[in-house]
Order: sequence, then C-alpha cells, then structure tokens
Amino acid sequence: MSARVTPSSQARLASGPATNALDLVLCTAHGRALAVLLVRGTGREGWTLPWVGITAGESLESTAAHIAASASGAPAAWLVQCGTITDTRRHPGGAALSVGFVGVAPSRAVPPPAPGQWFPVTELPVLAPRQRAMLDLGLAALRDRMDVAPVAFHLLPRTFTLSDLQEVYEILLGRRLHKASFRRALQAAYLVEPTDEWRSEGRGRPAQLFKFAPRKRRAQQGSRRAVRFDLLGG
Amino acid sequence: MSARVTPSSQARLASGPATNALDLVLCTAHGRALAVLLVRGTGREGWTLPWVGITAGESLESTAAHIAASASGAPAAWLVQCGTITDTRRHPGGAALSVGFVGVAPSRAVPPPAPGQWFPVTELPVLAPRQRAMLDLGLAALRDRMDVAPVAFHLLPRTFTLSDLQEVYEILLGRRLHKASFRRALQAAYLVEPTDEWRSEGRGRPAQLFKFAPRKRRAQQGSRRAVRFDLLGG
DNA sequence: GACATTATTCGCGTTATGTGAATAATTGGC
DNA sequence: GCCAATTATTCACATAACGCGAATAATGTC
Repeated sequence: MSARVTPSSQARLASGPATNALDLVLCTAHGRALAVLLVRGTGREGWTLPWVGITAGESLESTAAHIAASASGAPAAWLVQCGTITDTRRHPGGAALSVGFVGVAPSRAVPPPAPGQWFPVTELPVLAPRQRAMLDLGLAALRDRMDVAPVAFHLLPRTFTLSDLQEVYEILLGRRLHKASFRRALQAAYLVEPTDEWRSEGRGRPAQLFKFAPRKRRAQQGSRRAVRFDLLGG
Repeated sequence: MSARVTPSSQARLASGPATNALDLVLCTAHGRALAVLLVRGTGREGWTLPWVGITAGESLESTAAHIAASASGAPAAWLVQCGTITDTRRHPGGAALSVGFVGVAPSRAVPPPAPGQWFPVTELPVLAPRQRAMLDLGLAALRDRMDVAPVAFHLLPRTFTLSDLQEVYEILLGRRLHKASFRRALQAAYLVEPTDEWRSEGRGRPAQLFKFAPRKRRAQQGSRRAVRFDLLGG
C-alpha cells in the first residue's frame, strides 16, 4: 500500500496500459518565496511533480497523503483536491487522467529524501505542459482557500513571528498589507498565541514568536457575515 | 461529438471495460427551492445524475457543456469542475473514476427533454452512494463559489425582482438576510440594472424587474480587501 | 550616545454593516 | 370610496470594521 515515488514505479506505470494518475503540488515557505516539491523523473523527462498511479482499492485522499509523506519526508499539514485534467498533452506516465492535489508542509531544516527537491516558484525548471498546468491549478487553489483554511500558518514552522506570517500572506495575495490592520484582524480572530521566545534577526527589535492555536469560538450563531458582491466580475 | 444522454449510451459504457465518467450536477431555481436535474437510468437503477463516459479527444469542460445542453435543453449559464471521486461504491456505468461538474441553468417555463426531470433538493429520490456524494459535492461547490461567480443571478430567469434574488441568496446561504443591507451592497457593486417592467404578485406593491448587467469596474487597484481571518476554524 | 532598523501599538478619520422604522404602491374587504 | 393588509423601497442612525500615519519600544552599528 506504500505510495513511494521511485523511478521504477513510474516506469512500470508508463509501460502499462493507460490509467489514471494522482499528481501532487506540495508547497512550503522557502525563504522569501513559495517553494514546490519536484522529483527527478526517469530518463530525459527532467523534473516532474510527485505522482503515482491510482489504484481501485485506496481512496484518493489517502493516496495523496501517502505520496506527500514519502516524497517530502513528513506528513503534509494540509491537503486538498484541486482539479482533474485531461485535455493537455500526455502525462509523463501515460495516464489518461490526472487528479491533482495541493498540499502544504511546514518549512523544515532537513531537505526532502532522495529524488525530491524544493524549488522556489520563481525558479522552476521547465515542466511538461500537463504538469505545468497542474502546478498552476494547485497554486491557484492555495490562494483560493487561504482565507477558509489555515494554509498560511501551516506553510511556516511551528513557531513564527507575526512579520513572517504577514510575509506569507503578502506572497499568497500578491500585495502588501498594512501592518497594524493585519495584526488587529489577527488578534480579533484568536488564531495565534504568543510563546515566551523571541527571535533577533541581528538588527532591530527582536520579534516575539507565536504559534498557531485557534481558540474554539462560540458557535458563531447565524454566521453573520455580510454578503459580498464586489468579487463578482461578470 | 454529441454527448447525448440516452439509455443506449449508458448501457454501452456499462458493458465495456472500466473507464472514466463525467457526472453533472445541474441546478436551477424551482419555486422556493433549488432543483437538480436527474435522468431516469436504465433498468432498476432509478434516477441518476446526467453522465457520460470520458473520451480522450475532448476536453472535460467541453464534454460537460455538451451534456448540460443536451440533458436540460439549453446551454448552462455557468459550469465548473467540482471534484473527482473514486472511493465510494461503483458508478452506475462501471466507471473507475467520476469527474464531477456543477452548473446552473436559468429557471425556464419549459421542462427538460425526455429522460430528464428537475427535482427540488428537498424532495430528491434515493440515489446510488457515489451519485449522492457527487451531488453533495456539487451543491457545496455552488455555495462555495456564489460570492466569486454570479451563480445566484444565473439561477434566475433573465429578469427578476430584488426579492427573488435575495431569496436565492438566502437559500444558498441557509440564513435570512436584512433587506436594506442586501440592497445597499448590491447597489454598490453595480451588478444589476433596472428594466422598465414591474411585476405584481397580486397583493402588495409591485416589484421592479432587474437584469444582470455588471458594469466593468475600475481596475480595483490593489484589490484592497481586508484579510479575513474569521473563517479559519482550526 | 546618536542613528538606523525592525517590532508593536495608538489614535483617528472613513467606510461598511446591522437594524428598526418610515414611506410607497398595490389588492381586497367593507 | 375608504381602510386594513401586504409587499416593495428607502432612510436614518448606531456600531463595527478598516486604512493609515505616527508614536513608542528594543535592539545593533558606528
């Protein structure tokens, strides 16, 4: 049942009959940019997303969790399906359909196991068209869900400064945020707790480290949020 | 290239080798509730979602558009992929994977062509487990996207009253909205235009009919929306 | 110790939202 | 025709959320 990503498993699928594949877009925070996990493919294909053939016995979610863990070296902190592709050119493994998943992993000191490597999204190698499309789908889904799932928090290590967190939000949103507003909103949501540690970056006042610790809020009766029409482009 | 949904096409797929299927969750506004299009299946299966086998030559989006048009009698006003399922029990056609799409169609006077029928979501017949799961996925996706895509507007006929529109929003959101706030926000978004027609429901003041006519808004520079942390449950 | 740098907060003006009540236009009953 | 009931539309005001510049704090560098 192991979903290890090895050259041999990929070759096996490639030579068999056309089937379905699960492609994974796993992200982490890498310095000042997002990074995506790629694995070195067999032969001349260069780098590809981690993937595995879909078997009838296992659920897609479970399969995705397995590749994520084996390809990055630790379980993903968050994982969700982000789209299925068939139209673009063939999958490296010859699969008919690619079911995509995006996930996030906390940034770590240790590098991923053997065939894998983190690539900042600004320095990605050229990928096969379908892989590239899937990667874009994954990143889009990440941005789409960052305000309903704690994506940004799980991209960071267990403890982080508020400036770190804001930086992740700015990367994902693609725009600058005002520091005071960001913190005020964060406070109001009871999502983080201060630790008793501080981090000094050399220059300037040391920043306090926080951890993600959402307090269960009261039943939010009525879920009273205003209807927002302003995102309806037309 | 026609994606007609007929008993014969379904039987053909069912008796062939396992392949992939595209299932469609098509919705419309039916009186005071959402309605979903179902078709009568072959043999003892009762009702099912409209579906068709996936062929290598055609894109998923294009295939989905075809079934939507042929099953409901008119092109869908909005259509999007909503998830791929494999774990639950078998598909009625024996497909290995089901790729789901949700769509909306404006409510019409004419009923759908032969094997199809609109069912209010409150009075759905029992479906096969995988079909039921797909239907729930579709409805969830509809609610999820109603604030970034003009879903609610396309569920209604071309012209509608503001009370109609608010009712659709209340159905999708599952809660009551304050009339004044709803209209104020709608005004500010420049999404609808008044027509010179009014509709009288018998009692009370007649309501003016509006149509969906979003004005292209200025480049929304900076996309200045506050970050919202309050939907991050944990 | 003055200055540069980063962190954290304050204060205030502006905008958005919640809500009850006023006003408008119709039907139906008397 | 007049009045009550009903639905539509808008107003007015209190409250909450947000944008933003400036003040305050804590460190390293020269």
